[in-house]
Amino acid sequence: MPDVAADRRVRRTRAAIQRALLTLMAEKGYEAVTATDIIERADIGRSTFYTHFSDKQHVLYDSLDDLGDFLRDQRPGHDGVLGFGLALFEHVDEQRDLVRVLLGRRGGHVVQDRVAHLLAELVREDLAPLAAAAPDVPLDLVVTGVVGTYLALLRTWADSGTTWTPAEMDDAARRLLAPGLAALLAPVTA
Amino acid sequence: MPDVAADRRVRRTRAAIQRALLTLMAEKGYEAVTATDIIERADIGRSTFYTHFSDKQHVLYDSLDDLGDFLRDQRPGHDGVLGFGLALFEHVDEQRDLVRVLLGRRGGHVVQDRVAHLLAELVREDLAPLAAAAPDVPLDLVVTGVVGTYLALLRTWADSGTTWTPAEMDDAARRLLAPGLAALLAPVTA
DNA sequence: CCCTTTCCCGAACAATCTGTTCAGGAACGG
DNA sequence: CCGTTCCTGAACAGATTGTTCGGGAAAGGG
Repeated sequence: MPDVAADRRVRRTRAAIQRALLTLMAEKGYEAVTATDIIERADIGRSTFYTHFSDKQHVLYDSLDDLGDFLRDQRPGHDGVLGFGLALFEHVDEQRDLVRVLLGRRGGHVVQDRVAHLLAELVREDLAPLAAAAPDVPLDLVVTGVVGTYLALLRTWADSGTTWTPAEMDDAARRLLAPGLAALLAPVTA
Repeated sequence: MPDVAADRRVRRTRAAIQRALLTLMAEKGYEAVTATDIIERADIGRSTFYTHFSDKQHVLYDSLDDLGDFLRDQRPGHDGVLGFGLALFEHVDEQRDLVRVLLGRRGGHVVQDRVAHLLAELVREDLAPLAAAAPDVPLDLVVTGVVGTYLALLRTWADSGTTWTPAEMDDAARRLLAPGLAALLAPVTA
């Protein structure tokens, strides 16, 4: 397990591997990509690959962690509930080539799970302030449902041609979820 | 490609194969099951397997089609929007051992996609009558979002211990989605 | 009950992929 | 400049996939 930070060769190698995987995923989808593919595309020795990553999956994990950090930094505080939505769709729209490959049907379930976790944290933070006086339905279930909605919308968006704008996607999500959330999380206030 | 209907041997073989896959999925999850595993578990010849199914995936497809037919038959007309929900959760609860394996995290994305299609049809039929006067947001997006919610709830339900009852699950889904749907699909009526 | 059709068997095989090992050469950083 | 660390690449054992083929066995119609 080479030292990541210090050596330039290490950085170079790891970057090449991750770049190779993402490129190949865009061409064949996650499942179809093989470790040998990555090795050839990255143009490195076979043993080199396995000293850095135990698995094809772990290459993906590292990439997703990077993506998660990026998403987390860019998050702005929008208005009201589900304020993160528009920013999310806009970001996905910008990072089209990458994120769409990850989220689309060709991305593989590993990605889905990872992204679902990421989103769940965002949603939970978003809903927590309002959830104080709402023991009616478990917050966990609400978060799960909301994340499911967003993820489903993101996936179809990623897979289909870009007919809809980020704003339209966010609008659809809001209109579908906001009323129910309002009723659930502030039953007395209204 | 053997004749399915006529010959008893064919029925026997196919049944054994499908049973083997589902059993193995319950033990290892879909991804981890190999064609060789199925062959050994079903106790059939290797060539026999490949004359019936080209793939591990296609074994699953057939099983899911059967499940889909079953679900479709059992569907009752409940009250109002999302009336299928309770029946869905109840069915999943009954067929626990099978459906939970299919829908859970160990099920594999192939299952998810297939089930998503199944649910999409149900939801679309459910929403169609109300969608006449609602050009505001594309029905496709609404259906996608709703299916995403239900699927997400089903998945966490399947993966976690059975703390919640089918009624509670359905209640959560309804409360989250129904208000938004009402506003979306009948903007004038209300 | 018989006989033709149809299916099953299972070993053998080529092809692909995985993950590991190791000795020698190359690049790195201090 | 020099010791440390990394990369190489071939070679390998093991697993998996999907195909082929010559019997042998079961099925079901007549």
